[in-house]
Amino acid sequence: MLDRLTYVRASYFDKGKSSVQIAKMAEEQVKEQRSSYHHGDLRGALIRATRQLIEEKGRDNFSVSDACRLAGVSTAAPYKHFKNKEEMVEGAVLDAMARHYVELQDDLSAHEKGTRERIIAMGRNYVTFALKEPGMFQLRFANMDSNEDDEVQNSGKLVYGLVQEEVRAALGEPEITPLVVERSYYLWCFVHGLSYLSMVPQLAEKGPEMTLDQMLGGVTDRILAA
Amino acid sequence: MLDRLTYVRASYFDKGKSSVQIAKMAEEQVKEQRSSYHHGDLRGALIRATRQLIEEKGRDNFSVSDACRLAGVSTAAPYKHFKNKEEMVEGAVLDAMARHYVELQDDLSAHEKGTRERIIAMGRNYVTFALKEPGMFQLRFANMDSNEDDEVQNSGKLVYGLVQEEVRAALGEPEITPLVVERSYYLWCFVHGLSYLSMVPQLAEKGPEMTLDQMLGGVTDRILAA
DNA sequence: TGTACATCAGTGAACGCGCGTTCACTGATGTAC
DNA sequence: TGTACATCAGTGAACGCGCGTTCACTGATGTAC
Repeated sequence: MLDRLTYVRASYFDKGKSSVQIAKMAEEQVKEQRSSYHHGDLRGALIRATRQLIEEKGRDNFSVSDACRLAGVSTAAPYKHFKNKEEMVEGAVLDAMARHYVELQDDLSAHEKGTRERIIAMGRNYVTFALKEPGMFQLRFANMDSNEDDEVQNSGKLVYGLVQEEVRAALGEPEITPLVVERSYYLWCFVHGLSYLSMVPQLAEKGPEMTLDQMLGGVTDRILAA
Repeated sequence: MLDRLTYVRASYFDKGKSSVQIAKMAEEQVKEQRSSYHHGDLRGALIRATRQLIEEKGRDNFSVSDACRLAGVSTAAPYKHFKNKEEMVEGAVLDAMARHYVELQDDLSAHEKGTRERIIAMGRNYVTFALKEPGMFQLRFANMDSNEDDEVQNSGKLVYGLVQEEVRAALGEPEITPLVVERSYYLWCFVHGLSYLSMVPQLAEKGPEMTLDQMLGGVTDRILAA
């Protein structure tokens, strides 16, 4: 379980890491040295580098060049796997979402359908994602204006469907009624806001001295109350 | 009052506006032509240009050069008023916060202290800020890692103090007890999350067919319930 | 098992670009007398 | 009221930089025979 101490996140890396420093990071990091001209899994390696750099230096300071340096590859290489920078970042976000979806399934399988604990587990998964990969979490919700029916959005809809279904069961409603829509949205708003505030230590410290589960439980009970 | 239709925000400007287009915007916009070598209120003009461009083109696409074009001034001019790009953006954010703080005071003066309506008014002010100036709203919470005791942060603390005091009164507590801290934070999380979701039409449409005030009222009642 | 060949992942050099910032300057303004 | 002068807001040209992306290429790999 994620307790309150987790809110004080490991201190950020320096934002202004230079190319030289990134080259050094790359050296240290390549334990499985590339043995041949071909990489084997460059797409995966670039996605991991993209995620790492965005988390460490922030989305504003991320560049394709840095990702190449970190992956130990020429700056032209990514274009064999991604159309452009935007698709490379989107690849990293989708990867993060997929990983967390797997974790969600694990979390959910531990609880009976329609239980309070199952709803809390979903909230915990959400906030945990935000804390573990704040950069990916924020990018997931950024630039949603542009892409009409992209993969990120569809994946989000899928998960929110699970939330509504869970709230429906908890409220004992026969279908997705206006009541279910309302209460599900309240819960989403709360968990979404909690995620954002939790990501910033100076804001998170305004919260009560309670564990994440206690907060989620308290709010869930109140929101689902008749 | 802000009703549900407001959620479908006026369509964004094109993100990829060119320098030429910005120059044209500038021409059209300068109604009060600059009459002399000196500007009169360049600092203010740059802040307004910064806000406008960030709202229209997004923070990622904002540049000092564009702001200068829009203000009709050379690219060196801003450095007589701001140390660098970062301080210029921060100036715009602080300006937005100050304007909305004034509006908050107006909203609050319409309701008795310690009433449900006063808490709802605060929430409405918060969400309205996010919808009217999403760029400024998001920047207000971005980059909070760097500046330890900056003006943005202090201003935020001030307002949250008002919230806690209001919740204290509504709960009938003698002081800022753990209960007050807890419930205030729940409300903040909800309103913060509602703000973020409301800014993105595709997410906002997942919400119930209710007005903002109805949602705020529903949640406030539940969170403050014994 | 060995050879010829097609494929295509990764190279490295180069590109044009717009950016943030600096610099010595210019000229309008306000003030002291 | 008029003049001399200090101030400093705004100029315009220039800078170095790192970026995203393209290009003709190279060489490892897998497959057909």
